[in-house]
Amino acid sequence: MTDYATLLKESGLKATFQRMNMLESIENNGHMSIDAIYEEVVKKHPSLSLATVYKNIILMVENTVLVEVPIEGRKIKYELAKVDHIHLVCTKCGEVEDRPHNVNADAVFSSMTKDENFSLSKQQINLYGVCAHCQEAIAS
Amino acid sequence: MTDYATLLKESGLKATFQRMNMLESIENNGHMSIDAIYEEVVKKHPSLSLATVYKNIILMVENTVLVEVPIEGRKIKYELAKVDHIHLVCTKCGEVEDRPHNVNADAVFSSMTKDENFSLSKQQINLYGVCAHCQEAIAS
DNA sequence: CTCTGTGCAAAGCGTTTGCAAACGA
DNA sequence: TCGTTTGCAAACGCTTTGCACAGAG
Repeated sequence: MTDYATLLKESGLKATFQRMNMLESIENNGHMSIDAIYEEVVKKHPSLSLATVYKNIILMVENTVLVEVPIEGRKIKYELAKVDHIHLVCTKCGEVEDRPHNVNADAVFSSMTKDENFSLSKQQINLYGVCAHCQEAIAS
Repeated sequence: MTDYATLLKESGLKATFQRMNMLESIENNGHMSIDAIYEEVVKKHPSLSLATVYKNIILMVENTVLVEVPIEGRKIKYELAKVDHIHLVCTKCGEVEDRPHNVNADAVFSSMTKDENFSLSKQQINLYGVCAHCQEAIAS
């Protein structure tokens, strides 16, 4: 549970009902597309406009409250900004799960990029496959 | 230099002038967006239609001749299908470079996913930072 | 010769923009 | 109160579709 009002204000954004509910939905679901966010927040706030969601996504990404998660063959999803981690992406259901970013891998990439004068700022690792849940569904 | 005609036929697609030129452009540039591909191929084939490029991209991705490369904050790029590798993405100029996929990292991810019954099929690793070329440009 | 692929123009949709009213601080 | 944010509706631009013609095998 995060204090969204504080998070927003520290990022220089006003803590509106719409923004706090967007953040809450995203945190509860982990990773969401624009329209999934809209669908969920509009339940609590029927007059919500899709345009507002778009505007706020752009603002919150610019202010690094949110991070874009690009996934092969799917709509872009968004997650709360946090330390680098690995995404397990299910190619069946599209769900994304977080896993801690392995320290060994981190060292490998850091030294690799240092060798060639590439100033590394972010590692984005997506592992695609079929999640345990979907494997069961297929087996049955 | 690849034999695009054979590559296409083996994938069950006819070897048209448009498709071969698309593949040639993509291979020469490494990674390209839809409109960059169109801009380059239309030079050799002025009557080319954007719709043809779209249709062929979809077909060639379905037949795994091409692979989608999703990048944070940029338009989707496409590359020729090849073994897993790492993308160095420059956040300044947007250029993408390939690097061999480290064997150690590979082992780490394989065992990690095996532990939890996630059937891993593809690793996608993007490292974001500023390339050597853009660092110079900033310094001067 | 047959079936696939191409080009064009129109349709479709997701996203962005401008503006007046509402709201947060 | 003042500047920011919201909601609406229109505009925009990328992507897709349908169809007649051209081209590959």
